[in-house]
Amino acid sequence: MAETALPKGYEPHDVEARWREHWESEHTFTPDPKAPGEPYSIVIPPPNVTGALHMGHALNLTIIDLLCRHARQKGKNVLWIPGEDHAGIATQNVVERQLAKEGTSRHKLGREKFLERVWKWREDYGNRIVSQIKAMGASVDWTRERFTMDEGLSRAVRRCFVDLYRKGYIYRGKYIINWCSRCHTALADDEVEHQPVKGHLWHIRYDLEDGSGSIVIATTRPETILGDSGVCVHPDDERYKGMVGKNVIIPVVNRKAPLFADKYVDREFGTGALKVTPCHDPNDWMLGHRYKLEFIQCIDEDGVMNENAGPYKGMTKEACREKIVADLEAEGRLVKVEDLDHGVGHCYRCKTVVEPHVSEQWFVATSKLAPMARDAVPSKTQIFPDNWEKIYYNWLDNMRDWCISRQIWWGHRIPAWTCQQCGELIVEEEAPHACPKCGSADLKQEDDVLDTWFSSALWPFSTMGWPDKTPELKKYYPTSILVTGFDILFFWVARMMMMGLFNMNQVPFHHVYLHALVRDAEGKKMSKSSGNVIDPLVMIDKYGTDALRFTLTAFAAMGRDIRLSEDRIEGYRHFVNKVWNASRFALMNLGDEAPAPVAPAQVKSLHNRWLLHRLEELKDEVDQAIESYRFNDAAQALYKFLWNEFCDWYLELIKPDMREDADPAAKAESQYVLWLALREFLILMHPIMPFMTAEIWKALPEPADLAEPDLARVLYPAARPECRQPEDAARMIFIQGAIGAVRTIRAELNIAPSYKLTVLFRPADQAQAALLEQNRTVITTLARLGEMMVDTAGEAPKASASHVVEGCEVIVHLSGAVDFQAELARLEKELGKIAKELGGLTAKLANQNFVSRAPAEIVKREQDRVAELTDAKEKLTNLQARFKAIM
RNA sequence: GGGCGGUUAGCUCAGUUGGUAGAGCGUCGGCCUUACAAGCCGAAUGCCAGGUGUUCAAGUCACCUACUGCCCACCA
Repeated sequence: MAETALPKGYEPHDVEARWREHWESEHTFTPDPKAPGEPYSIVIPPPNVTGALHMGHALNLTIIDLLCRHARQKGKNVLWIPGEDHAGIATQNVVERQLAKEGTSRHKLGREKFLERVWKWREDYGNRIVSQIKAMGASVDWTRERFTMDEGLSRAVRRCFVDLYRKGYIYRGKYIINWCSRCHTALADDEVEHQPVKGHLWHIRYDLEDGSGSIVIATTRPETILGDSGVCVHPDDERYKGMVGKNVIIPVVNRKAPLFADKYVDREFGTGALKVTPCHDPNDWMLGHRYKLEFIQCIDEDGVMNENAGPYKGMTKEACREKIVADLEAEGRLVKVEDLDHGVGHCYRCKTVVEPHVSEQWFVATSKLAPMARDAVPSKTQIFPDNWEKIYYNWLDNMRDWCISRQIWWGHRIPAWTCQQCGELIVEEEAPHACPKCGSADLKQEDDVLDTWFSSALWPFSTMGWPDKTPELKKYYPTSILVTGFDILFFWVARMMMMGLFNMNQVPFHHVYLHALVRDAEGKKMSKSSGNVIDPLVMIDKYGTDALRFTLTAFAAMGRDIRLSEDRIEGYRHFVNKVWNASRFALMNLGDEAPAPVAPAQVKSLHNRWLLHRLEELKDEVDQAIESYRFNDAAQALYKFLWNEFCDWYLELIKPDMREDADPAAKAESQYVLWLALREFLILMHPIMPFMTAEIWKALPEPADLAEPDLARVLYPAARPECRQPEDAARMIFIQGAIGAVRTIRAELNIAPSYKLTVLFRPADQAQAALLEQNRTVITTLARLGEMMVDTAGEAPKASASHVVEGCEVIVHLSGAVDFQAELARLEKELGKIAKELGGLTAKLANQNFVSRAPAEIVKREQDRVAELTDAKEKLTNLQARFKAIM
C-alpha cells in the first residue's frame, strides 16, 4: 500500500475533497438496521435551510462526528441522520425581503405562488448548508437525509396533531398571546426576547366617578388607557382603603370603570395603583377574567389604533402615545414623568417590539405533557453537564400552554377544517371530503401553520419513518444521545421529550449533551451585527478542517463557553502539521511492507518497551475521555502523547536504530514498535482529525490479514495488557532525566550544541549503572557526548559542572573555555531550590498529625523525597566545594 | 426577585474521586542536529479573586464577601 511516500507538505483541500467523495460514494456511513452491533444513533440538530454554517454548527458537528466515529470503532451499528429545518418565520422573512426588493409581496403573489417561491429558495439554499456540513467531515448517512417539510415528516406532523387533538392535548381558543406586528403572527413565550429599554413611567390622575377625589396610577404605556376597564390596588393599601368599590372615570375616553383590590398589585411600585387593560397586557388579561371586566381592544394587528381609540384611530401606537401624553398634560392629569428602565419583549426573529394581543389561536396543553418529560430525567434521560437538570425542571414546572399557531404561510398547515354550513370543526390527518355532521362539502381549512418547533419536536422519530413501523425505528429509537447548544434546551430538547414520550411512549434519547456557545475572543456572542464572526468555512480554507476540528475539541470543556480566536486555530494547525511530519518520518523508516511482529515479551530496548506501555495508557485515556464526554481531555492526551513523547523522545531515541550500521534485530524491533504506535495513534486520532489520519493510514503498510484501506472502517485497537510495564516507564524517566541534565548544563553554560561533551555518571546503584550502560548509544546521541563514563567510584575533575538525577551524579567535564561563574550561579540556584523544598517537607514530616493520619503511601512518598533531596544536596555541595577550589 | 456559572502564568483557558499547578499564544537565550524553522534544545513567570471553616493536607469540599457573565420571572 505504501507505493507513494507522503508529500512534504500537507494539502488539506485535495485530501479532504478526496475522502469526502470516497466516503459518500462508498456509503461508508450508511448502516444497515438489520446488521448486528449495538445500535448507536444520533439525529443532527437540523440547521435552518436559510442559514449558513457558523461556529456553533462547527462545534456541534465536530462533537457528534467524533462520537459517531468513535462508536463505529467500538463496533457499534451507527446511524447519524442529517437534515434541515424549514424554520418557518425565519425563512418566510428572508423570502419576503427578497420579494420586497422585486417590488412585490407575498400578498400580491398569493399563498400558492408564494410557497412556490419559498420552495425554490429551499432548493437553492438548502444545498449550501448541506455542502457546508460535508466540509466539516460529518459522517452522516446522506441516504437518510430529511427535511422538516418533506412528505414523510409532514405526515408525521399531521398524525401527531390529530392524536394530540383527539386525546385533548390540543385546543383552540381566544387568548392573549405575543404578537409581532411586523411578522404578523403569534409567537410562543420563548420566542420573545426581553431587552432593557429606557422608557418612562407616567403618573396620571383618574377621577372618581362620585367626585369624591381622584387616584393617580403609573403606567409605561399611556396609549393603552384607551383600552382600560378598571383600576386595581392592593387590598391592604391604606392609601386607597376608602376608594375600593367605587368607580373611576377613564380619562380621554370618559368611561366608567371599577376600582377594585387584588393582592397581585405591588404597593411599592409606582403609586401602588394599577390601570387594568385586559386586552393589552397578559396580567391585566388575567385580572380582567377574574373580575369580569370589559375587554376593549384598541390596538390592531399592525400596531395601529383602531375604532375603539376614538380620536386616536389610525395613529400608530407610538404616535398615539405622544399625542395622548400631550392631551393629558393639557388637561392637567399628568402628575409626573419618571425615567424607567424596564424589560420589553422583542420578536426573536425581527426584533420588533412584541405586543400582547388577543386573538384566536391553537394551543398544546403542555401543562399536561410536561410532568412525564420531567419525570424521565434523570432516570431515563441523563443530561450532561447535570447542572442543567435543575434548569430543565424549573422550566417544565412553570410552563404555560404552548401557542402553536402562526399566522404565516411557510410551514405545516394546521390539519383542521371548518364546515361552512354548520360550523363543525373537523381535525383529520387527510383532507376530509364532507362534513361528518351535515354532509356539506363546503369545508375551509385553517389558514394558520404550525410553529416550527412543532415539527422539530418530532425529529428523533419522524426522521426514522414514524408513524410507519420501520426497521430504523425498531433498531435506533430511542437515539443514544442528543448533542446541542444549551440555548435551545427549552425550544427543542424539552419539546422533543414531551413529544417523544407522547407519541412513542419512550424518551427520544438516553443522553443529552449540552455544549457551550462559541463566543469571540472577548466573550461576546458572535453575530453578524457585531462583526465578530469567525467563519468556519474561512478557517477551513485557511487551516484545514482537521485543524479547526481539533481546536474545537480541545476547547470543548464541559459547561464552559468557548472563546475562539483565529490564532488558536493557527496554533493547533501546527499540531496537525506535526502529526504529518512525524508520519512522514515513520514511513521513511518503514519498508513497503508491514514490519514483522515482535511479541511483547521479546521487546528488548527500553524505549520500545516504554512506548508500548504509554500506548496502552493512551488507549485507555482516550476511550474513557470520549465515553464520559470529556473531549478536551481526549484531545490533550493525544496532543501530549504525539508531540511530547512520540516526537520529542521516541523518534529521536530510535534514530540510532535506523542507521545503516545498526543491529538488524534492534532495527526490526524498533520498526515494528514504530509502525504499531503510529498505526494505533492514527486510529485514536481519527475521530477528531478524520481527513489527515485517513490519508496517512492509506500510506501506512499493512499486513495482508489486516488490510483495510479506509481508516473510517477500522476498529479501536484491542488492549495489550502484557505491554503495561510501569517499571519501564520509570526507567525511561530516569534516562530522560540524565539526558536533560546534560542538556541543561550545556544550555546554561552556553556550550555550543555541536561540542561533544565528556560526561561521567556516578550511579546511585547497580540498577542505574546497568540502565545507563544499556542505553549508552541513546544517551550519547541525544545528549551529544564524545565520551560517556559510568563509574560509581569515578573521580570528578575539578573543572566540571554537575547535576543529580534520582541520586545519580551527572558530571560534565569542562574545558577552559567555559564560564565558571555561570556554573557556580547555576549550582547555587539548584541548591536553593532543593533547600526550599526540603524545608517544606521536613516541616510536614515533623507534624505528628500528618505522619499518623495521612495514608502510609503518602507519608512514604514524602520520606523518599526527603531522602532523595538530602542526598542530592550533599552530592551537589561536595561538587560545589571541589569546583570552588579551582577558582 | 429567583437560578446557574466564572475569577488559576503577560493573554486565552485546562486541571473526574482533596496530596503545594499545566497547555496554546507570547517572552528570553541558544540551534538550519539529514520528519518538521508551522521546527529543535534550554529558561523565566502563578500568596490558583479575598475571607472563614472542614481536614494531617484545599485550586480541588462547605459557607461568606467582592467583582463579572448568562438564563428564567407577570412589577404595570
